Amino acid sequence: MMNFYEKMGIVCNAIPYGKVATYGQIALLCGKPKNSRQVGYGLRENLAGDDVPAHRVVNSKGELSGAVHFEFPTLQKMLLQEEGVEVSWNGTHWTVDLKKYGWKNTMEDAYLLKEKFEEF
DNA sequence: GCACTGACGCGGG
DNA sequence: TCCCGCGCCAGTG
Repeated sequence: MMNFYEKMGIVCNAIPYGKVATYGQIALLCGKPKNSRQVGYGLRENLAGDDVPAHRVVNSKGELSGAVHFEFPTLQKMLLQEEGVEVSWNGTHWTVDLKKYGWKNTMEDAYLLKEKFEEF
């Protein structure tokens, strides 16, 4: 049986290039809707692997709340812009437009994730 | 076991 | 719509 953080790694790697997902969304896909905080913890401690695209994870408002945990504060912003995602300053946080860049889960995504989870 | 913490989310005012 | 308070729960000491 896979633990929460292993699933988290798979879910994060499923976020499409140029899109972003929220902590809650990831927690939901891992089967633990209320563990959004653990998603942040997992990414911070690299519990989901060193190669996960952590920069594509933002909070429910589209803010780059994890930016301070990167090598330098604007790294997350830069990585997103590299992928064509618009990042703007709202007065307190760097933010992305979830309407435009939010990951809309498709049935194919859900099916793929389900298969991945069951490989263990 | 207890208290506290926090890359979060939500509902009420 | 913005803000604030509270709920959440794995980790940590």
